[in-house]
Amino acid sequence: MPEGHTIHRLARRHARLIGGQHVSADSPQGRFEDGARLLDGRALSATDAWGKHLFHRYDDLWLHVHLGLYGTFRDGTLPAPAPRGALRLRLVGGGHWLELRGPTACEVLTDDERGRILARLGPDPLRRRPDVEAFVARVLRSRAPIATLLMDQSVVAGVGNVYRAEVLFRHRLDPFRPGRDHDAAVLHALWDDLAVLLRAGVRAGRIVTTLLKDRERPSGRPRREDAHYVYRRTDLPCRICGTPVQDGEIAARRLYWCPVCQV
DNA sequence: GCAAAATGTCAAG
DNA sequence: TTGACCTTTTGCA
Repeated sequence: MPEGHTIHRLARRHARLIGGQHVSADSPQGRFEDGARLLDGRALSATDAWGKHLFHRYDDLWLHVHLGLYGTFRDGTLPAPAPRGALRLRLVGGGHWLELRGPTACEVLTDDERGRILARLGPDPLRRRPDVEAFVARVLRSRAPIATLLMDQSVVAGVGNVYRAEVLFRHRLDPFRPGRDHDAAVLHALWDDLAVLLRAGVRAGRIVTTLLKDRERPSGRPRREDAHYVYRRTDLPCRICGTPVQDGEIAARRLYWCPVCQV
């Protein structure tokens, strides 16, 4: 379930579980054998996340992981389970094991190579002092639909399909309106809300964007299907106006919105 | 048993 | 804009 919140959560978790420890690394699946050999025996000195990119620091090397659409990490306390399925990377240290399966990227990088990845990324609302003005300026310069811009990792890093749909709904914004047709104040509010939602996601370990009063069951933990306003709610009534939620395709990704609230 | 879907990205045309 | 790729889970035969 990898949008930015997942990656930042993993960075913190990995630091807690194996930070400062010498690790043993292997690649039962074989597709990361060389990389695992490079890391094996080194100590994890730091972890870091920028958008959907996760980094582990081992001496002068970086492990770079991008989960893509299907990648997952699991972890636990020793003993580690027997390898099953396509296990790209296993790390063991500090009494814990980590398993990585299905990532788009799993590679060992130098400082320079890592720098080149970061240079492609826009500000990340989850980082300490993100360049909000850079985000606003990029959007105001672009004719592309706001929905497209929010998924562009060079505009804002860490937002994926769920946060995109939900934040646009929360601000009642038409997904198809060009970036440059927005007020700067609206874009600042959008950014602030993304920061709030992503932080909540890091804390909870899942994405919940609905206000209590807008859930079917206003009290208690939200049920899975109450967590969103529009994402994957095609044809269900909009929580605000009751109009069926609409979906469509934009840049090969599904987009969900309320045609009445978002104008 | 197989197809489809899933919170993503890149490169080719 | 399309297809390829990474892997697991779910749903339907």
